[in-house]
Amino acid sequence: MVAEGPVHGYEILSRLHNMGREVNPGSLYRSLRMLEAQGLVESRWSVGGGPARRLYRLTPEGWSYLKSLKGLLEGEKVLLERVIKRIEMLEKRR
Amino acid sequence: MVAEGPVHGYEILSRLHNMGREVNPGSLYRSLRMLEAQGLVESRWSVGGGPARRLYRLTPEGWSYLKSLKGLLEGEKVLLERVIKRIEMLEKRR
DNA sequence: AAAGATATGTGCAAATTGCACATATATGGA
DNA sequence: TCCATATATGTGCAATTTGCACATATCTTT
Repeated sequence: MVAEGPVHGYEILSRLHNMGREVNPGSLYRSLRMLEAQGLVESRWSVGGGPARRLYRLTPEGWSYLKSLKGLLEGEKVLLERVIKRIEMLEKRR
Repeated sequence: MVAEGPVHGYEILSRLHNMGREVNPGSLYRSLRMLEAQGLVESRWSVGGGPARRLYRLTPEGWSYLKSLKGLLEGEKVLLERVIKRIEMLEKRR
């Protein structure tokens, strides 16, 4: 979501909520600050029209991390598929 | 692995090692005992020919849990695919 | 007899997570 | 005007989870 454009924590939270995924606010805000400390995202304050929001966007390092993350997720996907097939085999054989 | 037939912790550990996945022994042994406390697996001692091994197998409750787990993993797989596609879109658009 | 592989487990510190609360701004209604 | 509510970010602390180091025991090989 941060890669898609400037977003703030609360918006990420509500989007996740709309997707049926409940995330602990404290954990999310801390995660964003940790990503910032690692230099993967950067933030700026956006004031006016409600409480100030901290808008995040990806840094160049964040983009290269995202690329490596994609490879990692593809590996996980292959693993998941293997596990699912293994369960199917087991249920048939049982 | 427990569903595939009677196995003991150390064997699971070495199989995972051969698959390139390092798992902390203490964590694995504790996980197995926890699954047993939940009634999903059961164990018996196998003595003779080396140190005694605790052989695990699935209980009927374990089999129904495995079935529900399969559904859960399929959901995770769909989610993973969506995330991967989203990253691809972002990298093209960038 | 000693070393190493096999096998299971525990204690404790470190890391992570969840829950509850604190703070602040703007908006809408009584 | 005042109060409740939605928006928005964050912290402190307890509870949970994890990793690391060690303890224990058996059998095999040198």
